Amino acid sequence: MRVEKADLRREAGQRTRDGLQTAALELIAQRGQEGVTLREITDRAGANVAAVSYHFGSLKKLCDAAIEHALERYLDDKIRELDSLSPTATLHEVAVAFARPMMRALSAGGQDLAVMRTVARVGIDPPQGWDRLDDKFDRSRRGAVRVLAPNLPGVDEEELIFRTRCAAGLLNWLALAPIGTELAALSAEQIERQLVPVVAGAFRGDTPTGH
Amino acid sequence: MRVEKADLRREAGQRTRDGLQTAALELIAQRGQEGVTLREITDRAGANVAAVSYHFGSLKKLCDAAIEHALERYLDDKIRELDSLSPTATLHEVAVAFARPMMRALSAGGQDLAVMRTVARVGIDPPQGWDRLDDKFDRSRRGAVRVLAPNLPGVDEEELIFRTRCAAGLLNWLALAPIGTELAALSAEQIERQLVPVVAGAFRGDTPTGH
DNA sequence: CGGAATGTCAAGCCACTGTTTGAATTCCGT
DNA sequence: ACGGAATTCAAACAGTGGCTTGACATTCCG
Repeated sequence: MRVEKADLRREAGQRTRDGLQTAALELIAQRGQEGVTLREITDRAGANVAAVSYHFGSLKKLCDAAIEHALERYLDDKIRELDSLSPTATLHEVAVAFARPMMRALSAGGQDLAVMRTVARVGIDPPQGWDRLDDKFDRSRRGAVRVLAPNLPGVDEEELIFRTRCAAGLLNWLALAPIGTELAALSAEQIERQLVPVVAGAFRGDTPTGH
Repeated sequence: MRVEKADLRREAGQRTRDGLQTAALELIAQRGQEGVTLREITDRAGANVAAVSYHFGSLKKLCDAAIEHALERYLDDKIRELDSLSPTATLHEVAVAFARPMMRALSAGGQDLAVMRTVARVGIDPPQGWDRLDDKFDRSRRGAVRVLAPNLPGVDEEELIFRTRCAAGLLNWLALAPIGTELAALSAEQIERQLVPVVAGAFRGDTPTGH
């Protein structure tokens, strides 16, 4: 199929819009939403300061757009990963699927990693009114419980969700803290060999062998 | 023992110095070092803006002082907790000792929690030149390896340290993310019952039963 | 008492923030 | 080619940031 019309004005507008959004994403990933400056974004995107007001209305709305985009990419990725698992998957397989988006981002770096870092920051300072993604959050959580429950028959759902959130928190920590950067320097196989047992162990838990 | 002299000027100076430092600590814990303003600190401490320059030289140096103080309190606490363990302690006992400073802070709230949140933020954005605490970092890490190794004979030291850092990262995440606040609403026993198995599981790891 | 040391305070300085404005530019439709 | 919509731009705006200044207050010491 061909494009109907080559309206160069609108194309250019879309390009600066995208440029601003990715520049904002990268800076949010680096320094958090509060540590980001209008002129830093526009400099990086090669745009004028007024472009932000023109295209997004305000700096805050630009950041919201960038964050929501990142969050949605992350959730879609995670849901796809979990849904691809058979209900009889082993705990190790579940942990691999659970950690894969983050491991991929660590290996890939660049924009994928920026998405993960942004998601992790949002996990610390959750903004208000993200109703639009509530459904995907639910699906992600239910997807994890679905494949986790058969492996951990003795653990009730509430605690399953707690462990899921702990594991997600650990992965988010890796996205932000220096240990994640150190990990990223290794090969994908080494990352998986070190990280997956920890995630799987957190899922399984370790209760003292009852007397 | 008695104070030599009651130099009221220096006492008052020390009081504002402390007030500024704890105000800075609480605000850093809430919003991070970058999200903190001079006037917010001085308002909270009931001091004048010039007091910061006078007593600390600059806002940055005040924050550094507050952070270093928090970090030292945290490390001392953790080292004491780990050193109190026998070399034959079970993995569960190790996990309890490892997580106890954070669990205590979550239950206590207030300044103890502010210390933990600040430490967690420092874990994400580590400042430069903290040579003075390097020794305590080392002691903390060696203390963990000492009690972990007998429980996990098949795991080499490098991976032991990795798992220790993962567990610490998970605890730091709890200090910052909403899940920590939810956890803090529970009783100390409930917190321990949910959290310790996850930490212990992360220590133990979960490798696929391999042939 | 008088000078020095110590601390507090209100005011102001300058850099930088997000946002707005009005003109200039580019490009489509006619 | 012309009108007009879409987009870009330099300049300016008000607000706030950290920091300094110079005057004032209090206390110590000779």
